[in-house]
Amino acid sequence: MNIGNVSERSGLPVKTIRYYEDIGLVRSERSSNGYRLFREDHLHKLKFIGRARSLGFSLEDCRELMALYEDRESAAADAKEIARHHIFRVEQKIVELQSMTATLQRLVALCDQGNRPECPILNDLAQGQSSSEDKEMSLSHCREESAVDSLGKKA
Amino acid sequence: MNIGNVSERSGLPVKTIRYYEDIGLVRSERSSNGYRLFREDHLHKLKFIGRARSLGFSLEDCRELMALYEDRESAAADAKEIARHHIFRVEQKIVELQSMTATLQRLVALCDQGNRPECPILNDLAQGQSSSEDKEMSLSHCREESAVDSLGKKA
DNA sequence: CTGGGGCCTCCAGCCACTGGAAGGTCAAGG
DNA sequence: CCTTGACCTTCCAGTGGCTGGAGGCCCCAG
Repeated sequence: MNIGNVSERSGLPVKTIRYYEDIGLVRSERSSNGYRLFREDHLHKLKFIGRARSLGFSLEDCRELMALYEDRESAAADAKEIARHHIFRVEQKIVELQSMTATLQRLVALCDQGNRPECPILNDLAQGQSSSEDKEMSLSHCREESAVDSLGKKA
Repeated sequence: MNIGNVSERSGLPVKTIRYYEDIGLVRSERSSNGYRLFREDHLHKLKFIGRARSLGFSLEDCRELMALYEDRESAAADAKEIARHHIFRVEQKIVELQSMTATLQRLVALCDQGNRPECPILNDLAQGQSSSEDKEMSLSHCREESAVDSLGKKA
């Protein structure tokens, strides 16, 4: 199988596959003309990675998960640990994003009420407190470190 | 005000402020010794950016929002447009992440039931269908293009 | 006058790709 | 046999939003 074929069958872009080989995530043979040559198990691995990536695992996670999959020695516990850790990060991220939309929705709603001379969105960004009545809901809740970002692919 | 002071008062790291100046997002004077010199309005702008970033706006968004804030000419409508667009992206991202955790939770739960010889997580990644009973819940729902990523800071 | 902190610039790296240039290879059609 | 065009190769550079570090000024207290 040439790379284009593998790309089609795995759903991963050609460039991405080459990149994965570059960083040692997958290997491939070469045919006499210098073209990469893939077999079914390479394709299998790439699909594995693709699925893990679509669940938001990092490439480093993918490396570990693949190693576990190869090993099959008490792999389940380790895989579960990785997955659990990952779930934690994803859920933190969700909470963070939900807090963002909540604030944003509120600001846009204020904007929709119109009839004010000033834009509540810009005011909030400028003052750190909205032109709304409840001053408690300033944006300060967002200022903490989040340490959770760039989940999912195409980041 | 020197950069360290501004950093403390704005909550943004020193390096980040220098970076923002680098890309032309903020300006600053220089004192005779070459140190950056900030005034209140610079601080104000940096806080503005910090808040916008904490709501997940990109630096390009920040640039536009700041321009609107400076202009004050029919700014509200434009700001609302930017915010609305941003909300859309954030909400898409949330749905995506929720779908991820749903799948992950399911896999970890399967793993917890134990007594199987094989790890359901690794099996799912390998086969693209879980060792669960309902084959409908494969991961294929995640495979679509998402075009929404890298929201939030510290990406 | 020495030490330590703050400030400066510049370069490199992070993640996970992605685009593009410049060129080799292969199969079909004229 | 030659061309065309699809496919493949490598390498380099850029994305966003920082962050770390090296090497070197500046300034003030002791």
